[in-house]
Amino acid sequence: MRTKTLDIKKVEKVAFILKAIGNPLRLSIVDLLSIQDELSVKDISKTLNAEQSLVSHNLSGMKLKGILASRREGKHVYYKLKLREVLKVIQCMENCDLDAI
Amino acid sequence: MRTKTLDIKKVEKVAFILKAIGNPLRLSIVDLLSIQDELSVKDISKTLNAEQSLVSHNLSGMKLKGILASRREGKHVYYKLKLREVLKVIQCMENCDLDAI
DNA sequence: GGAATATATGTTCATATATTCATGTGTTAT
DNA sequence: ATAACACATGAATATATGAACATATATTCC
Repeated sequence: MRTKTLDIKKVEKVAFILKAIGNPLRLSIVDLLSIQDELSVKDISKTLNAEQSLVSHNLSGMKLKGILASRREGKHVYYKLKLREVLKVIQCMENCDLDAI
Repeated sequence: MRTKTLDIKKVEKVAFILKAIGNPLRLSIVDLLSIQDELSVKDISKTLNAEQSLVSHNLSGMKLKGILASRREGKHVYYKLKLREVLKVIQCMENCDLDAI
């Protein structure tokens, strides 16, 4: 049990992050990037079977929010996790028994 | 580093939870309830300085989603965490240095 | 029963989000 | 230069969300 609440600033930031990855597609992307250090847009959209532009929109959104970083290499743009903390969230949730929901 | 992605079902569930608490007010509520086992609607709205109906809406929303549970005692309705896993998420995020964002 | 308190609910509004489509930009190879 | 590929972007649309307000319900006390 905890003893102290999060301060307002922290609440805002945490909520911001949770909201940013609280979507099946985006969570899948982050999940993929927790295993594969870097992936191209095409890698991701192929793996997740999702439209290129949709994936791209979500990737740039998460990049804008500081969650991902990207670099171009030739024709490809590779994305990777920037905010490593999201990894912890996923790891945590992974171990949870969510069947009750 | 992780070695295996979440299956689709799990992704859906985790995203569902993250979205459900990925809001400053709702996160604050969950945060409060991580310290105080049970709190009435009024306790919460007073503490967070938020409108009664807004708090109530969010509480019943989270209850509907299986995150909170409630019981009535006289005029009061007490809410508590039902899905203990969200506690882990908060604990995890609490320890993160989010200043980079 | 009526007042007072605590909570819930319905409605409305503004705004945010998700998705799709068409098109634009950057890069490589010919 | 142009074709082909990878990616980004903007517009349009449907839908969801957050907040506020008024009102309804439940409970207690008189």
